[in-house]
Amino acid sequence: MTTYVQVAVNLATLPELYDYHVPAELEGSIQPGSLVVVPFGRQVMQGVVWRYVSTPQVSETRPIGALLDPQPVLTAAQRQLAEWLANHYLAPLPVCIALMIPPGLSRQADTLLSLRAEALPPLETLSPIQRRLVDLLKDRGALRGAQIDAHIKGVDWRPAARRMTARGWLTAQPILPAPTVGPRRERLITLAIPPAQIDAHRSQLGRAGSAALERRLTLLKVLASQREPIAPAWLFTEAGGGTTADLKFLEERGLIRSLVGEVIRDPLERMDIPPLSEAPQLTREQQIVWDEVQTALRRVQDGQGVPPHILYGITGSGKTEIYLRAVEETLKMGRQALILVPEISLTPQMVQRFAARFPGQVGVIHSKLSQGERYDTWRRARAGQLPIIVGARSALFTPLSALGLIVVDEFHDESFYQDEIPPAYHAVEAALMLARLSNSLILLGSATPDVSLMERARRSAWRILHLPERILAHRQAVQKQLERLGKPALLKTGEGESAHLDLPPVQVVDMRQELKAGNRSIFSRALESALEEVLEKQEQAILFLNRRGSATHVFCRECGFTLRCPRCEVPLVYHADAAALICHTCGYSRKMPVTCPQCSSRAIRQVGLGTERVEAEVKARFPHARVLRWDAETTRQKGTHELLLRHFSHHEADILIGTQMIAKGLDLPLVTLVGVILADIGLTLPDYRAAERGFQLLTQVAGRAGRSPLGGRVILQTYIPEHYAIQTASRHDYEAFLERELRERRRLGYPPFVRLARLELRHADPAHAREEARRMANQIHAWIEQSGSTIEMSGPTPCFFAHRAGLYRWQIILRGAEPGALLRGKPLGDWQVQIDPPSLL
DNA sequence: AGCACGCCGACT
DNA sequence: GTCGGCGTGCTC
Repeated sequence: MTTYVQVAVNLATLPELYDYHVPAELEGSIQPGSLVVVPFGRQVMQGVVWRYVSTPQVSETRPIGALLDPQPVLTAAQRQLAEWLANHYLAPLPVCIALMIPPGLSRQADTLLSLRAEALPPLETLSPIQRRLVDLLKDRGALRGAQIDAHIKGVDWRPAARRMTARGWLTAQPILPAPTVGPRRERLITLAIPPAQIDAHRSQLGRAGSAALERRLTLLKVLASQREPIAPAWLFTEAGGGTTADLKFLEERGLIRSLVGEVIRDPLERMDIPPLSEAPQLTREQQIVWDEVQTALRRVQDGQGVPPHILYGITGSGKTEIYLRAVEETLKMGRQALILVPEISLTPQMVQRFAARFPGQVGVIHSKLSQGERYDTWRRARAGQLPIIVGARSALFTPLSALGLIVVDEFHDESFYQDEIPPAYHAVEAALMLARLSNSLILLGSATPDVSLMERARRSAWRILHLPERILAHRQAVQKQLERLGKPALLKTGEGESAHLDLPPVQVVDMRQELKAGNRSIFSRALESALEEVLEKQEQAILFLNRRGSATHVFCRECGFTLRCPRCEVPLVYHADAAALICHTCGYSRKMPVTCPQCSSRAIRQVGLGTERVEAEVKARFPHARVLRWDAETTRQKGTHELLLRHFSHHEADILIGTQMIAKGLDLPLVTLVGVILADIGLTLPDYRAAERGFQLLTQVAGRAGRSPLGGRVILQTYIPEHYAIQTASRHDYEAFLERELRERRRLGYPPFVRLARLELRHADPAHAREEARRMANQIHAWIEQSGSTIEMSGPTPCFFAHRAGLYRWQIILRGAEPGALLRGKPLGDWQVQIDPPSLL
């Protein structure tokens, strides 16, 4: 009997599954989740087998062409998750599947074009496009469509190629390019004789007393000390010398053997893993929380469903230790754990802690990995060799067949929302769904839990666990570091291993008063004297600058003209080191002009704040201070995050100046002062989550101070000291913020009291964009009328960043109980849809 | 995506 | 008539 299957064909726009039959030679090796090759039209495509069907929807089915991987590439839970993503976020299924297959393995169909020179008519009779194609193919030989695209840009050459093929001037061969990743194989060397016999062969190794003899002997001894075959490069490194000629020499005499083996590409190899540390004792609060988590895990193991658990704990309250124990317990149950963290390249400490506690069992996944590293980690996870995966957003899609625990750390972080490349999805929502589908416990941890999710947690009876106290973390480690830095024995004696720390006092400085008092500097008098004090005591300070919307723009003091990006209209930012003006949205850059382009005055100056300006002011005021700047510019290169961090934590600088990225996960005992240059930036943006974002950021930044027995304090400079986000953040009062914010959201009709969907259109032609926006708004209006829905539409309006990278942006907002449902299955053209968008800018 | 179909205006 | 430049519909 023939087996029929439905296949999700890897083509972004295909909305449905297609039926195929399994040919006799593949019978038994094809199953749901298999990565296969299928014929599709006259093309060859990649696809994933979705499910068995007894009767196909069409009378004539075609056979599956080949199996690309003997193991399924998706687990059962992942297939369900992909369907949920497609349905919930209105994205085609193949696009959701692509999230789960390592880049390089997932391929799309293409056509190979080659010239039939003998059939070509005289060149001068060809059209310009045909001429270009002929020239290119003559020059380069047969090319794939993707390769031709790279050479002939901005012209649709395909219709011309089709006509030429029809006339027999070209041949077109449909192909499926092979994966660009695969296992890496290398020559490995191993000893071919028992180690004890090495000395007996000594005389064979070369002329007595020669350097070659000693070198070859060392090579053999190093090999004797290895448990497994090793790569020649490693061998030479370990032996402190050696050549391939030596290896040939030894192999010819039967002393060593070389074989080809797979080498695993592991990003953790590059990382400094601290020695295994013992689990610290839990504080009383941690113990209470841990008991609950442990109970939940046991219920998971018994097959009972458990609700999501929110772990609300201030910075430094010991959430990570709870995660570590939960992972340990999960592994004991024979199941696997997934740890999601925001922007993993900024938080190497998190990875280090997991890798140190569970050596050899942790895999890391994030966007900066090479394709090979990613592919190997993915394969090892699938094979059950890596029971713990730590990673950013995309790690959620690692194939783990016995998942038991999902942790999302700092789950309020916006990097969990993907909206730049489709599908637009929220990794926290997807994680909640995956936990349900795989019967896993999900732990959501944060010091400033997402307001909407917190309200949902209350309504749906999720567990909310609280860690209210800050622990003097790693007491001995901190003490050691302080001693090394010349700040001995400040710990009070007689306290338990885990003494508590108070949160640092926060002083709110009203910059309007500073101005009135005649202080025109970017530093208030309070911040300036605090900096002075820190430098005097040889401690450290962090100066935080919220970059968003605060860029240093350049304007003419004479006529008021501001230099803007010609493509985005946003003010250009001055960069002192390059003496250039750069657009921070699209990257456009130009030289700093000497005179005003409008009135030719020479009074053209940069104003406002950038990290460079802060750095310059600090240097002017404190010429002896050692200043370190940490922002997107200084950390372009891979690995410099760790470098800068190490530099600062070893007290090789006194003051660290930085943007958002310094707000995260740093443990710096010598930092006793955090200054926020301007706290209100961002709070005034026209967005429903502006206050929440501001509160989260200020709370995080404030948490950077006073993490050691040296104490610490925070100074927030602001022009709107009365704003509730600033007020509550300065009191470290999350609950008060939550209540106030929920009141505001209810009053204004925003999530969680209503759900949002956002449609966005980008187009180079402003008139076309406006017209199309109006047309779509009318269309949506008609859909609402037709369905009798209570969904409300606002717009069309230009987006807040209305002109970006040369494209005009318009948006339409829908609100209601389930606004996405209205759009499901509707033709949306070039519009991109965001469900539950975290920002409306 | 690729390819068919149909339609249009521009050019030989 | 032929070419390119669209939109539309289809692929198991």
